[in-house]
Amino acid sequence: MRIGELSTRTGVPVPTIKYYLREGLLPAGELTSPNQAQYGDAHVRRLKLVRALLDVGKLSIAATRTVLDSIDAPDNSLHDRLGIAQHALNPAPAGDPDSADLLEARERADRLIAERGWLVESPGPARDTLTQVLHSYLELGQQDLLVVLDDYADAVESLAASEIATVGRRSDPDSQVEGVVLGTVLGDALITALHRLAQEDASARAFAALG
Amino acid sequence: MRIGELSTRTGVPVPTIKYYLREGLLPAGELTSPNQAQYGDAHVRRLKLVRALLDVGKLSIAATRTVLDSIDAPDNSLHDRLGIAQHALNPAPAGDPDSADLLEARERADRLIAERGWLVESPGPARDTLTQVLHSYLELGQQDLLVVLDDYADAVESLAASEIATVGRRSDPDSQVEGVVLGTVLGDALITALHRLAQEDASARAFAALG
DNA sequence: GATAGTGAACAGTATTGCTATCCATAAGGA
DNA sequence: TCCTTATGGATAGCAATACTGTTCACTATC
Repeated sequence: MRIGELSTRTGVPVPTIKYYLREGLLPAGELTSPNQAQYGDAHVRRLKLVRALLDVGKLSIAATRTVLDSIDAPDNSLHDRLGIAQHALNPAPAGDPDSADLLEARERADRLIAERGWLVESPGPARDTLTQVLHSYLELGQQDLLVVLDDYADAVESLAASEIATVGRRSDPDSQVEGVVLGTVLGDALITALHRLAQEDASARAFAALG
Repeated sequence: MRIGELSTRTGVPVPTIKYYLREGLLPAGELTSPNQAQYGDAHVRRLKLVRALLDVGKLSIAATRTVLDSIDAPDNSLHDRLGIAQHALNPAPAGDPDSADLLEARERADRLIAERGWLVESPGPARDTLTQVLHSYLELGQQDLLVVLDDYADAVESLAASEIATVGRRSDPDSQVEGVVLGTVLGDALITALHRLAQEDASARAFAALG
């Protein structure tokens, strides 16, 4: 198939596909002559994946490229490839000089990780992000909302275990990496959407006059 | 205090504060002369809130303004104000013409909401986002990952209930709205961070060679 | 009285994610 | 065979976002 059909099959405009090709998000088609190339089903699938990461996962072009590269890297272990993807997803926060609140936030984060026995890169992007979020709660005087922290942790722990178990059941290793990465990126979007719905419901029950 | 002190107390550069003032994210200080204004602790707090929504919550300036306006709106109910905030957080997705996958995604979303008995705006932003995310799963052939959907829903349902209960314990209604909104925005960031950590841990246990 | 800070208005900038234009060539129908 | 349209490749342009810098008349403070 040529680029026009690739465009109609995915709904992505031709100039945009060309842009993704330039940016290395999509592999080039097979050139049959200097200005003709063939694309296949793999390109259709890849393009849908790119759009999902960009639109649903809200990744930048650069982050998308890194994530895709980590999926494609053939020589690393599954866990290493997930690590590469995670670094692309959590750009290191700026971070002011250390305030008292920041130190307390970091301590809380470390304590949580230690109590759970989570095997994570200890000064890593995920921990830093958690620290930053906790710092915001403290700085804004929302400590009371942190009573649910352990419930949050319980929930995501079992969810992650289910996700990884599901993916582990797949036979193809490449499909496994893709599953783990999509579990992270789309999983976040899914949890966020459900969280909003559940909050709307809880708020309706608590605060709204119900007919 | 003058703008310079507001800047040093919050770490936000003076030109940026001026920009936020222009954008209506921060109320003007009290003018004591044509080119002198006084700011108070309320401004410090508000500025920290703005930065938290922008940096941690990753909101745009426009979304931040809408969210802040909904917090400030004095005449609406708590639930209405949360609704305004939710609309600002979930910009309506573009949405292609309806494909088979899209219809199935919408059906799944509606079924989930119905089974849970969630009281939500039925064609609302949260449901649309959920539909879009489910659509991505289906389109990318990741249906097997949706086995955890009900677990996700269980988790967020109890989390949202805890959050709303916590906030309901507060005496000041303004603080309640702020709590609900921050529970949504910061809560999303918190869950995302924890989800990444838990996935890293689960991946390490399943895939990595452990010393 | 010198120096630095201030509010207000406005212009400029860096980045991001596309779009548009151009070109020589190729495909596919009349 | 001619003619319209599509293609790959390259480069330029554009709209939106979130600042940043510049100028101005003035004010606070040392």
